[in-house]
Amino acid sequence: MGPVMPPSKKSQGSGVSVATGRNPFYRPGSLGEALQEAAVLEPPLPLPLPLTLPLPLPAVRPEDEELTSLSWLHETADLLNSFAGDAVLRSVSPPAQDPGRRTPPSLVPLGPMGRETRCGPDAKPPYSFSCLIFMAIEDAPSKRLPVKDIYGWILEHFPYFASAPTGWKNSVRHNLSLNKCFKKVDKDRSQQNIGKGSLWCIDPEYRQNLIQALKKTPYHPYSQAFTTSPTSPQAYQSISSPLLSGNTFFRKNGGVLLQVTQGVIQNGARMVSQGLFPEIRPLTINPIGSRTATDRSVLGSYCMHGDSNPPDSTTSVNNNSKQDHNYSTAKSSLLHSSPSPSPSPEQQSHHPGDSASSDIEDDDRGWPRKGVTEMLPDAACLVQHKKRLHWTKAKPRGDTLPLKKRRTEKPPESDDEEMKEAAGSLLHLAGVRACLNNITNRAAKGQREQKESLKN
DNA sequence: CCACCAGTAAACAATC
DNA sequence: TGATTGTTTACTGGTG
Repeated sequence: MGPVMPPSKKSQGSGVSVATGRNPFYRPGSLGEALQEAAVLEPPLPLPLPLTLPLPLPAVRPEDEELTSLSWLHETADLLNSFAGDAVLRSVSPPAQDPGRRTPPSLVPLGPMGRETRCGPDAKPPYSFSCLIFMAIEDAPSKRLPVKDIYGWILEHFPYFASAPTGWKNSVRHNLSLNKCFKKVDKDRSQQNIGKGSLWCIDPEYRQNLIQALKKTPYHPYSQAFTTSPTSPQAYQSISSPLLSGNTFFRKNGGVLLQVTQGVIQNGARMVSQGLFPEIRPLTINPIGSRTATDRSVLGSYCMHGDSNPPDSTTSVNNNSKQDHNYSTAKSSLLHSSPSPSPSPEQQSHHPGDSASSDIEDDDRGWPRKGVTEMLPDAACLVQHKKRLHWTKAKPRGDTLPLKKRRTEKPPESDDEEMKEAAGSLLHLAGVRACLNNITNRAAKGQREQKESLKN
């Protein structure tokens, strides 16, 4: 039980989520909003499409192809740009310091005439910290990173954080500690020289969750949801790669964080729906911030089992960790002058690495449902929200990332719990089957429709 | 209004 | 010794 802090200090937290659609690009009256409205209100685009595109159709890539360049995505970006008209993309990546290393650009939309709009490179990213960490780790060849390199990756891809208020590193660490999806692994002997701390990796068991979370993010190229059924085999082909191949994720797409406007998205989506450019995966065209069922694409629930096989080496992303610590110097000095009570036995026995492998209950969407104890908020929150005692009846959201279990809250697992877990697994399997049936039916329907249209 | 989530701040211990 | 890392608590505002 930590000391109660003065409310004045605590009130500084904004609580504004970077992942819930409050991206500055979508401020009222912004270009983004206009595009968004246009994308929503505009009726489906009739032909003709600009068929005079000077772009060769990209060949369908084998799923296991190891992409060493960003060509496919730049092609896609170019293509989207050619339809967008009102928005362009550009790379804002800093020049690669290591010539041998791929530069993972982040693409941000510019306004008309190439002028930067509210969504510049320094805009707050739409990704939650969990997603950012996930992307950072996934972008590492070894699939494991020390915190320092996670900072570096985030800084490299989101210059926003270079000038952001201090504290984001704290949030990163907070996330690593709290989120079950992230697992701390000890360094082996060859890695002892990479600095302090452990390496962090994605718990394969929860990788799905992170992918789902990422897919929910409006800007992400894989946040596509099939608002319309794919009607061609190509469409299915397109969704199977690269993410759904379950292999290295950001390695395949070059770590690109594609940020496009809704208008661009819709144009791209049209192309896909026309079956002309199956390589383009549409983003969801739902309004930013709205979470619909389609956002949680069922595809991810069963197609992606991307257990990475981390080699033993680790990457080193350039960074200056000194430039931005979570506390200011003044605060830090105060911090260290405070008395330090002896840790409780609970704290001493805590080992975060062992918490992720047990007591998972999958809900019908493939998400590990938090156990009752895991859903427990902080004790103070408990006091504040006494009505949360009803949370066992609360509808499990299932689309959030699981928190690590607090050791103090872990109850002895009873037979009932095991039964519940088994039941949950069965339900999950049933859900997967239902999803599979759904997809299969859609595919069959699409093929039927195609045949019929050919007949006509 | 409620339950929940994600972000933020902070305290503090351990480690380098 | 100071900086960094890791854990935990407490709180906030936003969302559905």
